[in-house]
Parts: sequence; structure tokens; C-alpha cells
Amino acid sequence: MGSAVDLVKAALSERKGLIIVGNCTVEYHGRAKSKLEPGDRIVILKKDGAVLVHRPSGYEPVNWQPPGCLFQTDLSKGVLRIRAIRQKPPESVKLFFSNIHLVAATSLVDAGEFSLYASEEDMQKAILFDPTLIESGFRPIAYEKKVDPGFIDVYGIDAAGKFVVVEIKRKTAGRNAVLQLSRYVQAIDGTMNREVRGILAAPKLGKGVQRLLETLGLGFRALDARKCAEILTRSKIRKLEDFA
Amino acid sequence: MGSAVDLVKAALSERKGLIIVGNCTVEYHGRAKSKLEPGDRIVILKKDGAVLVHRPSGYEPVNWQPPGCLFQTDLSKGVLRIRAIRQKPPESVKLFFSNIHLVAATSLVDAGEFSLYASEEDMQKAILFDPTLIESGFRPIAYEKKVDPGFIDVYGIDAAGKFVVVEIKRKTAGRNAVLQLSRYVQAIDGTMNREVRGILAAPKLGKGVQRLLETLGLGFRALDARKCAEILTRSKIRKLEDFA
DNA sequence: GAGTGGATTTCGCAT
DNA sequence: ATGCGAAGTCCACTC
Repeated sequence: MGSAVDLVKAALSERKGLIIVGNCTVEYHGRAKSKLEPGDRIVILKKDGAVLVHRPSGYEPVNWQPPGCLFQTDLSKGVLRIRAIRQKPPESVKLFFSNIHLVAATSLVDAGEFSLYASEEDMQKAILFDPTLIESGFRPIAYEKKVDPGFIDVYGIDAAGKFVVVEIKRKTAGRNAVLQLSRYVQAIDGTMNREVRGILAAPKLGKGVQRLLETLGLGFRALDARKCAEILTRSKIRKLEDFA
Repeated sequence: MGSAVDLVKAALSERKGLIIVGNCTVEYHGRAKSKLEPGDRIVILKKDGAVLVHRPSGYEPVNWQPPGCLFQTDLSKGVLRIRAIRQKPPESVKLFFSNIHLVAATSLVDAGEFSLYASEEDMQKAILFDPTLIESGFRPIAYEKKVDPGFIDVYGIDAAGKFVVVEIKRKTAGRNAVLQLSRYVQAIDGTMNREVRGILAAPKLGKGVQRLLETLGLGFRALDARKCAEILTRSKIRKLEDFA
């Protein structure tokens, strides 16, 4: 236990990462507060001040802090105590280890690039690259256009010269997506003397959403994020700025 | 490396947890897809089939799977390969370790209870326990009352016999909270022949929200989640059902 | 099984 | 700094 404390102290002072596996309790005070009774957990303290406390099961950490924490540690009556303190918002996570199974100080090097495909942004790029994904004759004018309620994903003119507002969802579109699109159309409609159409581009519609779309006079275009990613792979367009 | 593979295989077949620190690449295919170039990472495979791939910095895992994955592993040309496969939705995370710094098979026991205080639900409970938190003379009738647009947090009658709809936010209330409250008031108003008031209970209001509230004729009551938690600590009320 | 809303959400971007 | 919306969100809960 004593050697574990030394290792922990050394690692924290050297801004190294730490992995600790052992029996502990956890207290959290901040935006909310929580208490975790004793049990075996995996704790990761990262060099940027992030904290993760993982139970043996589950995806989410039971306690945590985003990057930016300062660490304090000491040994008192056989209990290794670690405090992670955050300034904004003022929060703290306190760990009390009564038993330690494993401690590892790490100096990890990771410069590997991470690439994610088939996000909503990919769908947006694909539409700008090939506007016929929306409909024949559609010509985009702008993307991320600011209007009162928020940002319009894609905005343009159709074959007949009408304005078109496109709302993109990478998953099944629900009521909220339709209402959002509707608000955008209303907002544009109020400033234009030309007819404004709204088109929802998503892989599919939730139950009853089709009816709502029709009621509000909005359109739908089936569009799959994966296919959009493939279109981009075949094109040379990589950045949104390419369409500026 | 060979011994690491044996340890990994043994751990996975015995449904133990695994912690692996080493240099790897990661591929993800599923709802989206991603590629992570080589670098040092901390990988946790939990006994329930959860996967976490952590970089040396940051709160969020760069790749992951929620519980329910099946694991496969093998060694090929000095590369330890681990595949985590999920059925619904069909997804996979593939790890390729070229170098392993640490492997630990774990059999963690964690039965410790976790308690979280000061959630939105706690504010709701506190209001039901002490309705004067809203205003003197307020009497709650129902909570989580279903109306067309959603659920009303708390619903009751004020000192003058008017209906009151209370919308609770545990953080600063924004425009959406006001609009949500407004929709609830409209919905109730349409079914009642009595005047309906709307009160937003939150620690504070976002910018411009005060004006919006006034425009819509709605009220505001400052209410702090921490204080609600303390009130509940002093009371014996623990479950919403206690107010049924 | 799908739909809805919350989260100690976190994160990123724009005002 | 604040605000707003997306996320491979996850998760719990209702219909």
C-alpha cells in the first residue's frame, strides 16, 4: 500500500496517466452529488486531468470528471485518498482506496489520426456535392444558414425557382425533426416573397411522421448516412469550405 | 506477446474483465464507421461485453461498444487482434495490437450501492414535499401528468383556485423550457374553463428568457437543486409514489 | 419494439 | 463566456 501511494504521487506530480484497480468508495460533489459504497473499480486518471471511475459492468463511468482536474493524494490510516478538483464548474471527486489490486503509471504516446464517416456532416457534404440526392434541379445556395430558431442544414432553390430548406437527420426522423424544419420554413417564409418548400432528408420516418409532414406541406427524401459516406469517398470533397 | 494472447484468450473465455494498455489501431463498423491510426491506448473489455477504447487524453472513449458484445481474438503475424461484435444494431469494433505494455485479467466484485442526489426528479419530490417552494397556498394535484405535448412535471391549484402548471429545470432554463411550459399551459387551457397559470421552477433563467416569460404571461420561481436535495435529506420522502 | 426526454451529459462551433 | 444543437450519444421508461 505504501509503495502504491508513492507510485501514485510520483505519477501525478510528473503529469503521467494512472490506472488504479482496487476496492474504493467514491464521493462526488458539484452540479449534483453522489455517494458510491465500497466495491472493486477501475479508475483512470489522465494526464489532462480527466477522471473515470468504472464499475465491472456497464458502458458509462459511475463517476467521472472531464479534463481539467487537479489531483491531490495522501495516505491516512491505510486508506489511499485521491481528490480530483475542478474549478469550473466547482466540483470534486474523492476516491478512497482501502485495497489496491493494481497500479500502473503510464506515459502513453498517441498521435494517431481518428476519422469518422457517416455522420450528419457527411450527409450534408454529400448533398452539396450531389444535390440530386435531394431532387433533380435542386441548387444549394448556402449551408448552416442562420435563421431565428437556429441553423438551416442546407438551403437552396429548386427547378421551379422556389426556395428549399433541407433538414438532415442521420437517424429515423421523429416529430421534433419535422417541427424543427417547419419552424425554419416559417422563418424563411416570413422574410421572402417567394414560395418556400421544406424537405426532410433522413434514412426513414418515425410512426405518424409522414402524416405530420403532409399536414404541414413538407417533403421527404430518403437518404442514408452510409451511402453519403461512400459518395464522399469517391469524390475528392473533404471539407465543407470547398463549397463556400 | 504470446503470453499476452494466452492471458487475453483465457480471460475472455472465463468471462473475466480485461485491461489492455498498448499500441493499437481500431476500426469500427456499424451505425457509422471509423478508423483510428496507431497509438497508445487503454482498452477495457468488461465481463458484460462492454468495450472502451481510451486515448491518453479526454473524457470520452474514442471507440466503444455498450454491453452485449461477443469477443473473438487471435494472433496473426505478431498482431493481437480482438473483435467485439454486437447483434443489435449490427456493429463491430476491431482492435489490432502491435505492442502491448500491460495486460490485466480482472475478477472484480462490486456490490456497492450508488446514490445520486439533486437530479430534476429530486426537485420534483422536494416541491411535492413542500409546495411553498413554488408559492404560498399552492397545492399539487398530480405529477407527470400526461397532456398532448408531453408530461407536466407538477400540476396543482393555487391559493385563488386557479390551475397551475409547473415546469422544472435543474439547470438554467432556456427558451425551450419556456416554450415547453407554454405548450403545456395551452393544452390545459383548451380543456379547462378555469384560468391556467404556468410557473417555471429553475435555478435561474437564460438570457432573454425573462422577457419571453413575461410576453407569454408565465411566472418564474427560483429553485436550486442542491437545496431540494437537502430538503429531501431532512424529509423521509424518497419515492415519487409516496405522493400518489 | 419504437418513441420520448433526461444527463453531473460531453463536445464543438458561433455569437 | 454563453448558447445551441449533434452524438456511433447512452439510458430509463412508456406505449
